Amino acid sequence: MDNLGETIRKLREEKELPLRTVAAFLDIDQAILSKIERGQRNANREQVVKLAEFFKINESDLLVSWLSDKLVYEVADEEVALKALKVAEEKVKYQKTKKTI
Amino acid sequence: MDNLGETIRKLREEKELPLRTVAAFLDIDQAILSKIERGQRNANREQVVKLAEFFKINESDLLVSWLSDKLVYEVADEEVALKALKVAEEKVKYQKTKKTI
DNA sequence: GTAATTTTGACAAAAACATTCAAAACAAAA
DNA sequence: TTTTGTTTTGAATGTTTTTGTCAAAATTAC
Repeated sequence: MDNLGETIRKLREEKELPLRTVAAFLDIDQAILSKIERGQRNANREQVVKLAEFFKINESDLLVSWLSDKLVYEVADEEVALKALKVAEEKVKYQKTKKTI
Repeated sequence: MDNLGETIRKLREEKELPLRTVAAFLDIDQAILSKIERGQRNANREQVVKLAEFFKINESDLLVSWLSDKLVYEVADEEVALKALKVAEEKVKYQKTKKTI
């Protein structure tokens, strides 16, 4: 149930790497990575993919972590948050049944 | 399972009102309302509230419709869409247990 | 103490988004 | 088909949000 920031901070600290190293791999300023780890900034999709690559962890899992963070942020402060998430689920499921390749 | 645009278009057409009338109530250009109804633009929260007032329908229901539209848009094209929605639900539930007033 | 790392915030640049407006497209009616 | 009213479109503009950079301050490690 961790969010993306906590997850990658743990991974980075396990390996005792400075922000600098990971930030260089992502090709971003370390200040941004610091903010991402602390939840003050959102990573973008490309960065999430690179992070999974860097730490050699499952990309889909990290994407779920990232996407769900964004969703939580989107419904924050709304009374109907849970209801909206459930309806969104139904809509997505419904779309899937209609999808053609 | 309708989205916001379809819902308000139906309501407007039932009453046989021109875009102009509803747009005036919302204090927006009718072009914007046209786009909202067709899903080309997102309404903002304030507009949704006013729409519920205008059509005398349940505000929460319309907010759910609106919010879930935004969520669906956010996860569109993601393989992990459903999974992310479910995880987001868990996160929101968890937050609720922690919340103090 | 020094050195390395992390955090912060001001600022700038870029991207995304919303709005306005007028013309075009459409529909209904005479 | 002309007139009238309505809706849609897209270009131009304005605004907000996001994104990145940088340097100084704070923190941590040695």
